[in-house]
Amino acid sequence: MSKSDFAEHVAASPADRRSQTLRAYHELRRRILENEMPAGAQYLEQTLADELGMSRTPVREALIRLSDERLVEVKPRHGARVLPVSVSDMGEIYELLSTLEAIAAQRVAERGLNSGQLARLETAVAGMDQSLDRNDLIAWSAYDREFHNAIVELSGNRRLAQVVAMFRDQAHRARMQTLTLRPKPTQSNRDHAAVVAAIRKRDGNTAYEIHRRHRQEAGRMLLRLLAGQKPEGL
Amino acid sequence: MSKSDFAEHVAASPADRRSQTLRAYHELRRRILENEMPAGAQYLEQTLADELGMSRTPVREALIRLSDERLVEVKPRHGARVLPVSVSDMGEIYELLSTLEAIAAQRVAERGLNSGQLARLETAVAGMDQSLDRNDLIAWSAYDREFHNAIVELSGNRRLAQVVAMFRDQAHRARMQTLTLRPKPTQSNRDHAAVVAAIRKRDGNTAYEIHRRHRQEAGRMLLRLLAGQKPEGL
DNA sequence: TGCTGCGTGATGGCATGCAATTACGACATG
DNA sequence: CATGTCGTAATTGCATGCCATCACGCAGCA
Repeated sequence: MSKSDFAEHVAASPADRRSQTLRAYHELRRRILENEMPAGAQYLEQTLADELGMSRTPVREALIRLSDERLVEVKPRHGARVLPVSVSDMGEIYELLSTLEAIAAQRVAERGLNSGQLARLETAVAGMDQSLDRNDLIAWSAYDREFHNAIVELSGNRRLAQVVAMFRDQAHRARMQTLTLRPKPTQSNRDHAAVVAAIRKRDGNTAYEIHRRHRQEAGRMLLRLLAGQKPEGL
Repeated sequence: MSKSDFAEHVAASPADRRSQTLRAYHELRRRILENEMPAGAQYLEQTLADELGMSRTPVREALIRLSDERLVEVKPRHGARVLPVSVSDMGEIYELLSTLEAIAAQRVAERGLNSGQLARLETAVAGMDQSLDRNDLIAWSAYDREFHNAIVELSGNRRLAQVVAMFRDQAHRARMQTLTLRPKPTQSNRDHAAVVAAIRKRDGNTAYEIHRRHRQEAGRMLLRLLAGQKPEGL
């Protein structure tokens, strides 16, 4: 039997074991987060299906999930619209992130980490320091993301990790927009190091306080920048 | 033009304007929360579709959302399984609820409420007092739910209200199971009144602290009861 | 007796089909 | 020229159909 009826549509990777629905979900999500599908843009179901080399059904199923995550909005006769993230949206998100991540940091500190887990945090911190020295803000933000992600994953509360990831993704595009506008994040690096130190000492309250203030500060900064540049609204 | 091709399947209410997908979502959700579909039970897509008087497509779409909310789990050849809520699940959920609702209470207090909004809270508190006098725990829990819901809705953070609602629903069945096992919630009523008092005084920190402790206490109680009775695990 | 491999029927993933809805433009009318 | 009405094509919601996959039972074997 010839197994050669792949090479159908260019986009599909050769041996993608996942379901079409999952491919659609992850691919659309990626395109949105990386601004390949910019905020405000609208796409018809059929168009997306053609582009992804599949039928409308899995696309629809993916869009349901993406709209539950507030990344898109489906308007019956106008296709799926990539949702912009307004200043007030960012306010809501950072209010939640600053609390949820602080809780995570507290729990991590109280539970304690083994050496491998601690190494994960310190690798991220070191990466941020080096990136900052090289003035590589893209790399810095990747390490920053990894650090914050590690904290919530190590908290051991799976639901916490999940909702934080959701909010972080919602905020992702706005953060990227302001990345080059903000001052060098030297204070961020100090904060991260201090959080790790508190975790080492198993000092939950300190970890909570520092991390919370850190996120609040980042949120305020972001809001100021967004309000200043007033990017494409709606 | 005759408009008379309704009266098709008995289950569908006469003039349900919503889409089939939404009907499926809300109806399945209701059945799960009210234990008409008990935890652990499994249902094939076709079975659910027949029962709801629609085809598999909208049922599938509803199941996607319900599984994102952790109410069901879809296992490819075994149908959709209603997820049980384990003791550790409740631990995760209450850890989040106690913080998120406390934040909401703080914000409500800091923003201040108009008289109509305050009345909403006080109605709920009064309802709880009366229900408790009558020993009507079902009514009490409905007012309790309304009180907690009002707090997060009045916070003005839509995302906060949404995730709290999700977690509250996840916990709902376990709470109902233990409702008759727990001691009279007189302390709960005191706490609620104290939170409202703090909100009146616009004392955000007190509102935060009382509400947080209140939820933590409720969580600990629930966990103790669940561990004690060890309901259907898995 | 227990284990393994195979056949078969059930099931779900997804493509396709169909009909109802509605956006949009053309045309008419004031 | 502005405004309202109608017709049409586009789009979606949902049903249906098909095929690959997998669970399960049975038989054959150690």
